[in-house]
Amino acid sequence: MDLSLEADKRIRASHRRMTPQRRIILETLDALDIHPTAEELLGRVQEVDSSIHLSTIYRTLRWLEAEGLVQARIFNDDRRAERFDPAAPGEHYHFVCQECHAVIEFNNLLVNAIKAQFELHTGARVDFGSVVLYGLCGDCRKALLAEAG
Amino acid sequence: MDLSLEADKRIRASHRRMTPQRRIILETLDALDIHPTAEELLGRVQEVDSSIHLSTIYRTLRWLEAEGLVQARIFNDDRRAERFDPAAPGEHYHFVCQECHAVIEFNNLLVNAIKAQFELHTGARVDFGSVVLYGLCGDCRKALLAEAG
DNA sequence: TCCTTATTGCAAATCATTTGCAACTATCAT
DNA sequence: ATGATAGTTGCAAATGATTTGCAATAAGGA
Ligand SMILES: [Mn+2]
Ligand SMILES: [Mn+2]
Ligand SMILES: [Zn+2]
Ligand SMILES: [Zn+2]
Repeated sequence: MDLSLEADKRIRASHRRMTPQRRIILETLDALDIHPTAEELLGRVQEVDSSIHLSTIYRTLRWLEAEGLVQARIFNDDRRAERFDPAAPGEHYHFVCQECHAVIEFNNLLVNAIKAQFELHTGARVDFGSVVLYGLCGDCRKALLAEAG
Repeated sequence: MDLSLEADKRIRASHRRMTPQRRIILETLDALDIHPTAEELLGRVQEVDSSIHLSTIYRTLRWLEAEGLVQARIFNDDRRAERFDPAAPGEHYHFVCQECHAVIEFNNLLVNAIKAQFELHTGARVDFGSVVLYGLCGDCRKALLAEAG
């Protein structure tokens, strides 16, 4: 309901067109709480309209990315594919469970300190940072302990 | 000279074979200070023996990765290709200049605090972390200031 | 020196994403 | 409403990155 609305606004502002395909893709993205690959998103979208093609998914995602409404990221998980993050505005960080592949978002102000220290030490300007932690999520950790421990 | 030696040791320990191709690839990796893609590494390797094939590069890199002697990472730079980091043992972090695409390594103990805080808040177990900062390196920043401002 | 079997080069396959194009359709001006 | 204009779609083929099957080759131990 949020990304959908903002995208709608920007489509109207430029001379683009709101098509049924785009509407379905946007609404599907809104309803998702995960970070889907293009193919995963296609699967969800095709539950509503099975004629929508993968290339339309990509074209819509790339436009949203250019608008700053989603971010594409690649995690070091099993897939080598890009995952699309609809919660774009506002930097946040990720934990990836290497067992169940769940992605958990988090925030931590210490990242700002890391950026500042790097800038001081090197004279560089840091525009944004990516932090990804890998390990076992709470659930998988419990499951492992219960089973083998 | 370092990775070469360690790899040599492990080859001898298992029942693998030290071939001239592998020796050249290992020595080239040792001499590099950058984080090459497979193709970039191939270029350097072919300066010594132009008959060495890309698939041999990949096979050697994947073996080194399995041995924990290099790490494969994907940065959000212009290429979508994996970059291979020979400085594997010991976690360290990266800055990527979005102008000249230079990669600068750094370390910061605050990352440990971030990991610890995440573990406390979620009950997860964090095994390792990836931190990549993006921006303008010191040189590119100076160049930009001198030119436009 | 000979055998065994790991390794190589090459071509073809696979995976993820992009692009060209003809058919289609949203939007706007009659 | 109707038609013209130009953005958009589905599909197939192209591209870029990496992997795999296979026959020929060559390490390294007997
Ligand atoms: Mn996210
Ligand atoms: Mn590194
Ligand atoms: Zn898990
Ligand atoms: Zn730079």
